[in-house]
Amino acid sequence: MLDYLVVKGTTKVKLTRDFFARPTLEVAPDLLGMTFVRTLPSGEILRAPIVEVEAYTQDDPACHAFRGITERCRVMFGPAGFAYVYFIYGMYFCLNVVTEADGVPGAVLIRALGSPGCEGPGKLCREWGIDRSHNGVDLLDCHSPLYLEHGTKYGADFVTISERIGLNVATERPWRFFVTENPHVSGRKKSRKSSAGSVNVK
DNA sequence: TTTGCGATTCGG
DNA sequence: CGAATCGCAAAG
Repeated sequence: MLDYLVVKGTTKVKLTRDFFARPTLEVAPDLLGMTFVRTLPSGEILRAPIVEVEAYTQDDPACHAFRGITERCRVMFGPAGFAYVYFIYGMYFCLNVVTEADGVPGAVLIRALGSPGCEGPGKLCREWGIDRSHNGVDLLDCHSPLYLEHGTKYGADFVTISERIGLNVATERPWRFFVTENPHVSGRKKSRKSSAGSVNVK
């Protein structure tokens, strides 16, 4: 059950399993503004808001799960709210949040956090020590090394939509969402304003 | 078993 | 624009 409290155009959101077990394209923009919490092995705790994401779905040629379940993308087929971490280009890790109902693959790539050095999916994992060992961790368990905490959702007026970055297929899908004018957003900012309705769930 | 390439980043 | 760098998954 979603738990919303509307305050001045933004929305305070409590994160539950059901929040993530929705269509990926609804979850993706809703994640902007949610707080990402990283507990390091030393015990130090890092926190920052999510400011840029991309959606990947079952019928999407760019999605790792497009051709069915494999060892790598297995967690995408499991319950929502878990971390899908993969290794890419021989040197970077990327962090995703699993979405959709159990059995249906889908994920949201976390591309940037509102914190120095976390601008870009590879950089944020490097900066905050996220790697293969975090694949499959429960992001709703506050004792996990990776945790998603409540935050303040941005309204459509504060969200910009663009095509996804770095793909060679399905490049035309406008499935990248970021906080408009946020200095921590990665890559080029070529985009168009979001149209109200598709971003706000309520 | 082999091979081509990728949801990236950085430097020239 | 190309190099770095290696695991995944499709092809053989």
